[in-house]
Amino acid sequence: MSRQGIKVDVCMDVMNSSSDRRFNMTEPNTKDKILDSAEYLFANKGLKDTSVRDITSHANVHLAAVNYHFNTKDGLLRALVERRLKPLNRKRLELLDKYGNRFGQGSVAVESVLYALIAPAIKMCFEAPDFLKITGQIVSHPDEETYKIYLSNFDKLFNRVKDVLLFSLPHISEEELMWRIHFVIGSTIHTCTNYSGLSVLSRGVCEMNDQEEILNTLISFCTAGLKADKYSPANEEDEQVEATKKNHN
Amino acid sequence: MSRQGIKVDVCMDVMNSSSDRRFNMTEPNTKDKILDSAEYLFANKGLKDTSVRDITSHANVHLAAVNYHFNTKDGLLRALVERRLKPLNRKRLELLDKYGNRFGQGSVAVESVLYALIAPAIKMCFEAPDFLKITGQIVSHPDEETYKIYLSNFDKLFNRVKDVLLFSLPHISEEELMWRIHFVIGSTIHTCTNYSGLSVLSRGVCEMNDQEEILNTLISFCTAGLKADKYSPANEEDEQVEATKKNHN
DNA sequence: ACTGACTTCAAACGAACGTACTACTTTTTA
DNA sequence: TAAAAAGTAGTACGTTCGTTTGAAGTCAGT
Repeated sequence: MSRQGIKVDVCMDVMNSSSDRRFNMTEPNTKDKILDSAEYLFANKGLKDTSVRDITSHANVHLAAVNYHFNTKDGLLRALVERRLKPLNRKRLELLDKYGNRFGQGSVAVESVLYALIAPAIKMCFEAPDFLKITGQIVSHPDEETYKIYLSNFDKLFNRVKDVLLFSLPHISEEELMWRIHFVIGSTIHTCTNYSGLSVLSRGVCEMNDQEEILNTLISFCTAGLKADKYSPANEEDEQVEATKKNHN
Repeated sequence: MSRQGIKVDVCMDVMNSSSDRRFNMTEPNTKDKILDSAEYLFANKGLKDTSVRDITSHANVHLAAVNYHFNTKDGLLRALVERRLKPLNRKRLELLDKYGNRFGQGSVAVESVLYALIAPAIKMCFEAPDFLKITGQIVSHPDEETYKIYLSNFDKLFNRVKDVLLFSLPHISEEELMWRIHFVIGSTIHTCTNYSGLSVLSRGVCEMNDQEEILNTLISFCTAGLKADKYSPANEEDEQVEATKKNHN
């Protein structure tokens, strides 16, 4: 039963799921089986609602294996996150470097920057949706230590995006721009993690099944938002009334 | 089981916090003390990381009081959410009714619709920030039952917003529009629940301290996004994006 | 002052949890 | 091939969890 395989320390590729195991005669090792099961269960049952016993029995490994390979349950989560987040953000930076101007020789199209930021995430929606659900949980969880895993992996990317966009959108202040990038991130995370909620609200009209279409929709939305002129009414109530009066256009 | 019929069934006002207890000589009752403490701890420690014992000792009430008043810990969460979410979404619908056209006599300014949707949420950021942190946890948590609390309170609002905007933005298809509303919600939730993350990423430049300013920034971003022309890279003159897509492997 | 509904209290239950420890087996190394 | 390292198995410890139970306390209406 427990066949030993040759130990492969290389990070599993995104596509290395059970479905194509037939092309690879070697059984995945215990560590990867734990990571896969944990990713699935963390995403679909919740970080705290998944016990180490849930994971090991789903992975068909021994209970003690988690502590042997990852020391603690938290260590498992950290390993699990970094396995996906590092390549994801590396890819984003790679795309940014390809089209972003390091040396100030002309600005970059906002669409290109957003493509670099969003496309790898949307792609992951289809290839590792479970991981993004976990990301959603981490981002909205108040636990400092868990959140730092995310922040430390995101800080560099955020600042690169900001710097490139500052150049492309010179009429927007740095503070304003960072808020807008924050909105972009919010839209992206929400899209990647809560599309099932939208499916319910839209009565099945909006489904996450056309990667390119959703990507284009999101990019066009965010591009316009980033480029927008600042809306600043003198008085909100008046503005509402005024806006309502201008109905027939 | 134990019926506790009487009691003050009226929802607490947003401002009924411990800070103004000196104006009200009567000590808050056990039920409200539990709700207040639970809101604080759920938000800042996490739903699953907060035990019933944490709550009751923080509230200075007896352990068994939670089960007496709310039956279960889940019942407490449900009561806690509805206490805030019902008034919030009622306010949003109220604003929509004020500016939205029920009878199809002309379209409504997109800004007005977004104001109705976003302003009450941003306001709550300042008046009950803890509750919004809990909302963030619920929305990203895979537990069906918990999520339904949120969805059932949101469904009506979502469809009202959609119907009004469909009229104001006739060039956008219903499906496309619902996706865009989804993005708006994502930006709003992320803004209301993860501003501390932005504070870190921006090195303290972006702080949640000017309610009106943030509201305007978010509305202008989302308005432009909703109105945007659809971005389709095929007939776009910008070859950067097209090139980016092709290099993606 | 008595009643009866409502609320609080003290103590405990059983289940589930993360982790630790030791013994055993397999693989790698020299 | 024998020692060392790496990995697996079995088991149990100590804690903490949500919930229950039954008695005691509170207080308005009669």
